[in-house]
Amino acid sequence: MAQPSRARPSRAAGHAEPRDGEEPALRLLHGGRGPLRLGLLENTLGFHLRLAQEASFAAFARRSGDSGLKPGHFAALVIIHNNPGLSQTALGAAIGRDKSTLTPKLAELERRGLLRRDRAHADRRSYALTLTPAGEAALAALTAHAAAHDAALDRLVGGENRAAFLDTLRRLVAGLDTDET
Amino acid sequence: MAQPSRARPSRAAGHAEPRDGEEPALRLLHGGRGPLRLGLLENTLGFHLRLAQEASFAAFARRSGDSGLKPGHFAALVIIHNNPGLSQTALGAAIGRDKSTLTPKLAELERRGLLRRDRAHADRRSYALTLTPAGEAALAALTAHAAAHDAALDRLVGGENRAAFLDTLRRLVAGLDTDET
DNA sequence: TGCAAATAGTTTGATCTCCTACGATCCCCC
DNA sequence: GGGGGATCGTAGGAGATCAAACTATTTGCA
Repeated sequence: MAQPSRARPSRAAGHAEPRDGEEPALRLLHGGRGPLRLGLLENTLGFHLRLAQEASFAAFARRSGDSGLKPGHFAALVIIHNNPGLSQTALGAAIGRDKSTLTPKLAELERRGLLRRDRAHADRRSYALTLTPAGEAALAALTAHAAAHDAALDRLVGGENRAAFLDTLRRLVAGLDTDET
Repeated sequence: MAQPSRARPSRAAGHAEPRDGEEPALRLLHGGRGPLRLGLLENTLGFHLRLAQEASFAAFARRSGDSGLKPGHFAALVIIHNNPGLSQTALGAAIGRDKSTLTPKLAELERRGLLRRDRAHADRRSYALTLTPAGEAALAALTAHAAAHDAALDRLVGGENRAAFLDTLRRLVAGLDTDET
């Protein structure tokens, strides 16, 4: 997947003289150098949600990168482990990826011997996905990275806020998924 | 910037009653909307953070889609508006996108007459970015969509939790940026 | 002053993702 | 039984993103 290599918001442009006054000082961005003015984005949930997710993703990628498996693979392995025999379409729905996106990924995991794709007896159009022992082992390795990663997130979120934060994320997913206003 | 039309976030948000050991019922995980067991992911911050961000992105894209400009364009316009004269590299750092990603996007915005790229007098390698009147107008239109979008997010988050939620996101961005552990 | 290193922006290549189209298969209902 | 329509997995096209390589320019240091 995407790779880290940070380049976080921060840094200034050589010039950037604010012009017509808007928000007060509203700069931000930690660490030194000249901060940019984020304007409206400064207080926008969506923008910060995106930055946080990308930072989390990059951090996990750094952590699990050496295992040769990426964040997306981890989610797939977990779901297959917990729902042996499921179809590719069901897996895609669970992890939020189109079935056509999974085709090459699953083919590669199969090639590497981490999972099996058996034609489902009940429905010969679909495959029944299951992890091989090697797949279970890979999952275990990734699980250790995932645990460390989430522990890092927990530290940043703060133990007492964790439940509320997670609940808020769930509400966003549930609320934005269907409706639209 | 952001991604393209990445429309469907796809449900997910399982629930899967904990239920003890195993014996996964795995009945009709396939065709049926039967919820899958998310296992470890069920309680993982990173996974839900990703789902929430994708849902938010998709919702904003739906909202502003008709304007012909995408979420990423909005962020770029806001930053340029608030920091006229900044360089492409500085813009990329602010919105979390590589400079090479911005090249075609900015070229298109320029072609559409929304911004100007003037060679910087002080450093002729870089461009000084500024919005044209048309760019300001486009920004105003997108701002309305953004406001509605964030209002929707606010409703889901809950007014009393908003500040804490935003603060948590900021801590994640700041903490994961440099942190390695 | 002069040249090496650093930096801005572009180009190219590799991923990842979605959507649409398509063949194979299943399912409902006449 | 037999079809029409829905669904599964795959293939191909389009867009977004990053990293590395490359050019032009600036800066640092001897």
